[in-house]
Amino acid sequence: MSNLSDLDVQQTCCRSSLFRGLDGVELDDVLKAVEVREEQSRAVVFRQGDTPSRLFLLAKGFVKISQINGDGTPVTLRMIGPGEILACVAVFKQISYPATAMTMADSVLLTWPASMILGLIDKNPRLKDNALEIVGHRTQDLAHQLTRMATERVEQRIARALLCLTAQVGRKVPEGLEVGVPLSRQDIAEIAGTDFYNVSRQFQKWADQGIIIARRLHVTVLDLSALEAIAGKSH
Amino acid sequence: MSNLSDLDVQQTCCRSSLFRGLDGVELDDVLKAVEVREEQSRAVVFRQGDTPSRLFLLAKGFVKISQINGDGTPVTLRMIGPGEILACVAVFKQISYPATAMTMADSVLLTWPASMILGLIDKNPRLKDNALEIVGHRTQDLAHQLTRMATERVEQRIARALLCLTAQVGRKVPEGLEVGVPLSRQDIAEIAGTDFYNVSRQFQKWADQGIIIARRLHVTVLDLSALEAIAGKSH
DNA sequence: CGCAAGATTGAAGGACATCAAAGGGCGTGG
DNA sequence: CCACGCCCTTTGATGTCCTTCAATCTTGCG
Repeated sequence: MSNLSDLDVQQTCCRSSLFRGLDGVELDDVLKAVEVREEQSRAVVFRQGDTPSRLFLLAKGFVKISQINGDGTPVTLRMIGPGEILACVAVFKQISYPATAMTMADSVLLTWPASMILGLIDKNPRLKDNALEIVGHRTQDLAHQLTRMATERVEQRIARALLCLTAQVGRKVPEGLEVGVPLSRQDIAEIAGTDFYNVSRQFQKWADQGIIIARRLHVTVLDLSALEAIAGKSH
Repeated sequence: MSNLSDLDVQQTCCRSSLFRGLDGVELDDVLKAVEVREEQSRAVVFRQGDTPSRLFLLAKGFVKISQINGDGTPVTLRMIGPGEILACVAVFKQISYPATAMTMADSVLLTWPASMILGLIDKNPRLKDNALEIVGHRTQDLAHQLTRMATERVEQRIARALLCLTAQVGRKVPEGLEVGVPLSRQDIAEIAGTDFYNVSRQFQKWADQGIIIARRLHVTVLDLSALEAIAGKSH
């Protein structure tokens, strides 16, 4: 994997929602303490139940945050793209990670000790504002997801998952918009809150209608507006 | 409705998760600006989509926070008991209320202008810590709810709703533990993410088994551990 | 070429939503 | 005080959505 230059690291930090707006000196503190981790695809970043020893900022790649309930059924709470923070609530509140984070592509993570972040936040009001902003946004988002999970049918939820994925890691190809990270039907199912049988069948149906092209570990969306109509429709 | 004494108001504020830990002078500012509102049961406190002009702290009663999706299907995100804050994310982030709040019992609400709260938070790091704590807790909670909604069956979700309600507003009666606020089958259904037919049928089944007593707008739990077993069981 | 992981497809059954109809409880007005 | 009407609730019937199991197929890789 290609290493990130110091400049890349600096830019990623000062553009991130957490460190945004820090002045030069403060940012230097952050940069001095950073550790850069490179991970291959499908590597565990942290595990549900672990004590949060570190905060992460994804510089490059793609990460899945998923929770396992009592049954052992995994649910993906969120997919994380470059520039986003991982584990913020656990670190801020000093509770064990409520979910497991796994890279879905070769990734580069910037990471800091939790204690160091807590120290910084404590004396820096700007950081505290940013933290509140991030967590507030997460809360809103989860509330929407909950409402959708409670009221929408599987077809709509799968459509939404696809729309979200193309928005996050969509890559323009001649035929349309491809999800730029290899994801199995199972991966999609965990995002949509169903099983891979349903995803497979739904993909087949949409493929027949010319809405998508479904291949092993890959999907390309041909007709975005059709998907949006399905995701938005009442019944 | 019985008015709250000044002492009650003061105690409610300084015990609340938001104003906790403020010193006397700071708390005075808060108390000077407070407005006390008394609402009958089933009154709308704020409506989804409104701009967040005020922050609320429930002093007495019970409030339902529910979201309406595109279909018009309502989902209850949360039930709020005395001492808890309403609308915190909307006020902190200055976005329109993402849900509607309605009293489920005669209630007393303490309320402040959003602008005043924002000003206070801005100059008081303690308040900012508390705000972050509150929102972080909400995020965690919503993540759990989402996982459960995605993986659990209706029976388990109804059991959980009952357990949650008895924990929040349970009242000891000779037969067992009664939900101390009148709630229709429809209200319970919105919490559990289903319809009132399912709730009615499930209640009937549990009543036959001697686990609960179901009456019009009222439920009494006779066998708490049976309900817990149902809520926790894998299949 | 053969294996393993991913993906498809059919069949069967259960869980759940939906519709229809009718049965109580409670307050209001006569 | 009784009757009426409204809302909450129950209950059955029906059909659909979805899960689950089993078997087979495909794809990529060693």
